[in-house]
Amino acid sequence: MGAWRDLLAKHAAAWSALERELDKHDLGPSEFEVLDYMVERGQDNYRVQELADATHLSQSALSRLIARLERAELVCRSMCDFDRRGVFVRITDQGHARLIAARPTHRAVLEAVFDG
Amino acid sequence: MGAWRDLLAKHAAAWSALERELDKHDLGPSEFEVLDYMVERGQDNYRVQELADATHLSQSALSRLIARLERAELVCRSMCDFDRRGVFVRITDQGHARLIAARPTHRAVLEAVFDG
DNA sequence: ACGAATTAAATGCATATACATCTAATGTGT
DNA sequence: ACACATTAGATGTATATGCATTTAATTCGT
Repeated sequence: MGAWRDLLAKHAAAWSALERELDKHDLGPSEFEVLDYMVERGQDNYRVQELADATHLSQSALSRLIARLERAELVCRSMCDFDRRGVFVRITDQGHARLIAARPTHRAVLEAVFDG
Repeated sequence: MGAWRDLLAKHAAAWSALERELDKHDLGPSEFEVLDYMVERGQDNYRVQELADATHLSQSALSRLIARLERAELVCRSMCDFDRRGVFVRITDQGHARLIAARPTHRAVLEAVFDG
């Protein structure tokens, strides 16, 4: 139970610090998570629901998050060839570069929160 | 770093389960936290900023959260006698009863998430 | 093969939250 | 004592998110 309080405190501290610091890269924590997931897995394409699962966000939240990333040209959407209801989400070179640039910040924030 | 992922996963699971289950008591997780804090500390009155700190929420979020709780008659606000900028927040009997009723649910959710 | 059920993603809508600002009250320096 | 800075809390506004619904496409049962 104290564990839950501790988890809440650490989560709040880390999340808000990530918001503050990642803003320098024009990213929010959720946007970072999506891009990071894509780079880490290294696939060409991702389905929206897969990204929603990876980020613990709802399908609708991901739909809009991807729209934001697309507007910023960090990802692009294309039709899924084997199921035309779906879309493929692909990270762009800009998106990849943005993520790589932001990773040290992300890592530093987490180290600061968890060590300190 | 896997620790951070794990924390995010546990937080998301617990928080959404709390939203779902506490809804049966007409409470959100944040409302529960505020009431729980007040009952646990056992003081008569609380200042808004103190509650904001306790819940990792902003002052403005707390102002509105308290307004919701007041509308539901779970707390009441009164003037702070020694600093007329401030307000005193006090839990009502209804608020106390509501919290006590919700506590087993809260505890059960956390046990389910952290044991399972 | 066709209609019903299901599924993927987008969108309308409601809401919780943060930031900036506002108002009122308190504190401070000279 | 008076002007200025600071502080407490409320509120305008913007936004991210979730739920419910919508639309389009697929799957399934007969």
